[in-house]
Amino acid sequence: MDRRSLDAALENAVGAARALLGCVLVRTTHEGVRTTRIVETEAYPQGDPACHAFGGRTKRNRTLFGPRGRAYVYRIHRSFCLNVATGPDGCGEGVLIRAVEPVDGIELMESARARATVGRRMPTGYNVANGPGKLCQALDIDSGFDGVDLLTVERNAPLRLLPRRTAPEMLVTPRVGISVATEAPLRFVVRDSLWASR
DNA sequence: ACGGAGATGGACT
DNA sequence: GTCCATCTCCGTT
Repeated sequence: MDRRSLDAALENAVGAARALLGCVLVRTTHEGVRTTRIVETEAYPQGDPACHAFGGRTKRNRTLFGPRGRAYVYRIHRSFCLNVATGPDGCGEGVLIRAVEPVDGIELMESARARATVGRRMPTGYNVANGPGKLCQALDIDSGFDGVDLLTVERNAPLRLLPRRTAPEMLVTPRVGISVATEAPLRFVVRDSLWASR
């Protein structure tokens, strides 16, 4: 997969959720580079009552209606969640990134998580980024990233999405943590990954 | 100006 | 399994 076919894969949310498994998410700061591989996603397609865009355009969900490939970041309780906007401009859909596997810079992820969880148990090992809020902690992603173009060609961009080399085997299940459309098989997990949520 | 709800995570029984 | 921390946005007054 090249950059162009990754962009094309974001044409619709369900295809994008499948195509994003195995793709690479890179976070660059002054501390260094954190490289991860996406192992769990959820699709929130247009017209889905569980999608944030379902009720129409608002200030919070506006990036879902923007061009595909932008980060849609929102807050839930104490956590942030990272989504990739998909579909044609104005469409209002996206893919939630639910878990990533560390490839490089895991020590930076662990210290970021320790920083974000002061007074609580030190998160380690497979728990470092196995949830949507955890991955945002591990990669220091907050609402400041809402709207940024993840497909940028800038090599030093703070947050970048890169195409995968090969398609991993995947598992399909219902989505987690929602109260409507709970049965729809729209969660995608890299089969046998130890880094996915449970 | 107000109240409720939330695509979560961690601690605890 | 249950509880709840903590905050932004949104729909309603």
